[in-house]
Amino acid sequence: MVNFELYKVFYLTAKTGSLSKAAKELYITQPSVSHSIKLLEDTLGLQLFARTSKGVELTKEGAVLFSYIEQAYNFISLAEEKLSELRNFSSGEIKIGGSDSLCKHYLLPFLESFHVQYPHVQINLVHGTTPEIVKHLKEGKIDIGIVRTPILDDQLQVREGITIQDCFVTGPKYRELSMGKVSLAKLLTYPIILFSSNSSSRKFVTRLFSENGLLLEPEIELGSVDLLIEFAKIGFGVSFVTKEFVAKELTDGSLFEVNIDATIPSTKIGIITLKNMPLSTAASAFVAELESPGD
Amino acid sequence: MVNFELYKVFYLTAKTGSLSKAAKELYITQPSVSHSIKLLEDTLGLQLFARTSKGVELTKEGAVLFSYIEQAYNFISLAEEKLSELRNFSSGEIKIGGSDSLCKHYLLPFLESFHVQYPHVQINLVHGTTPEIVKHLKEGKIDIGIVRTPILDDQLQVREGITIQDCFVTGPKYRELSMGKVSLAKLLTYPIILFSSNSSSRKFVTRLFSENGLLLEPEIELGSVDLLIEFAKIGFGVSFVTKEFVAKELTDGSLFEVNIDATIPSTKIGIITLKNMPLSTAASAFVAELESPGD
DNA sequence: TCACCATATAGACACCTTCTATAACGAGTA
DNA sequence: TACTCGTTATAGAAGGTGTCTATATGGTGA
Repeated sequence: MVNFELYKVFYLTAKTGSLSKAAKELYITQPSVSHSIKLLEDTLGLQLFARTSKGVELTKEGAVLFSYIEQAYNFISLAEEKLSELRNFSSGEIKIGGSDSLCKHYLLPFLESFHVQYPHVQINLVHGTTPEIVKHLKEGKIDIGIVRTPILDDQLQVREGITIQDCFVTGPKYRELSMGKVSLAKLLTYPIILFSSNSSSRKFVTRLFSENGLLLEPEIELGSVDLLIEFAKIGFGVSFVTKEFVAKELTDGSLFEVNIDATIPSTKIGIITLKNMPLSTAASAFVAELESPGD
Repeated sequence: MVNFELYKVFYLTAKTGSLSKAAKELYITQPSVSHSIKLLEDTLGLQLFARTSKGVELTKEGAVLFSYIEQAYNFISLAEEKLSELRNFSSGEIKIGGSDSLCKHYLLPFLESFHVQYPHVQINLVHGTTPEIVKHLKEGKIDIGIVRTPILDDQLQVREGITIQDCFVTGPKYRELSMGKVSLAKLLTYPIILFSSNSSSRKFVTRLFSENGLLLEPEIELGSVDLLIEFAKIGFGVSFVTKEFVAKELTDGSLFEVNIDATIPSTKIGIITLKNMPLSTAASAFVAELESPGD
């Protein structure tokens, strides 16, 4: 198979109809082009150009070759254009998987600012449980996953995002819970509103109680963090939510943090990617945003 | 613009999913492929492959590039196949222009044997007067012209074919003309059958008579050499034809050569092509046939 | 006939491709 | 755990090839 580089010289020579002009376009000298064309002709065993005093002209065979090479050249040009787009984020796509509430409360601001900065990068967001996110990641369905740490999987690369702290909150109705320390047992005498049972935060809080010999049975079970917050606000009981995501409500007095007599360990947000699969430029730019402090 | 040769390496690497396998296909070593891919990645500023312990896998950007390069590669493969066909005459086309009767009486046997030898080479035959043939040639409408020499045109390359000799012939009815020398004046007392007035042979014969102070006026004027021969055979008079093309008739006694007392110069068949435009392989093979003696 | 614009050729040199040898790494297996 | 096998990566050397400069050659048009 012929050296492809010769076809580039051939294309430009045919296109410009002149060895000298092709040489200019290629930033090389005319003898060099002459040599390349000769080499190509010798290799193919066909004369491709008729040399005239005004330049060169394709022979029959040359014209046949050109009709194919022109297509090939165009595809390569397109490819390079496309890649250049990908490099400057004037095109591209990022698929992100966010578990649980992280999508809305953590990811959204980043997505918005990223989208403003690179409007041509398409963002594709899926959500699901942590195991689902990991599965999607391994299947190549998403580029980045946003989950709670800790997450142990040696196929994954885990970058740490901000620290978050879960806590119990309640609305003005049960405001007394925010006054002094409240034992877990005491808490159980209030109606508890929890996230659906397969979530990791639900599992955590259930274990917290059982480790103290208590059985946690929620009054109400909800499928969305937003609802969890809303229900707590209007007095349905006590919710278990991420403190950072209810910062506003805690400030404006629509929610109060319950001061329990146990320590709820803080956790970090994990930005997970596949260890052996390099990120696309767009995706790695996004990850950089997530990692950069101060955003 | 990136060195096209790198795309060949890229294509095979992506296709085989392995640097080592690509190296085998390219008949080079694995480090060389590794180096090329690295170079391509550096040049493009993008990582194209994820290296695994089992080989390599395209990244997102690599996959984008591949979708284009694959097309380009296919076109180049097709081009090389096509050229290879042209080289072995398993495809191709020759356009030939033959003037006057040369088409049928001279060219046909060559065409037939060439077609048997290279059945996939398409042959395109047009006929016309010598100036028309020359015009077609210069316009690139035909590759080869077959005319009578002499032909003077410095854009043309003229190869000489067989020698032909024109002569007057007549049928059994005027058989007496073949007995002794016949003067041109005497010949004029017989009905003369000539080719249409714009033909070169007609011009020649008219001049032959006028140089001897005689005015040649044909009894019958015909547009085809075949008819010229037929009319002479059945006794309409005397025709002026190429001796080589009535060899059979002269042998079997259906025609007789008139023995005039003037010398009709012999001429050669000219195979004309454009000086500055190389012949296609098929065309030059055909010309070689025409030139080779003994066919 | 001359100047100008093409392409072709020759010879030299530098760079780049390729090589060999070896390292590093991961996966599978005993 | 250690060993092997397969993969890719790296380093350094050498040869080849692409490119250059200088010049020849040849056709075209003034």
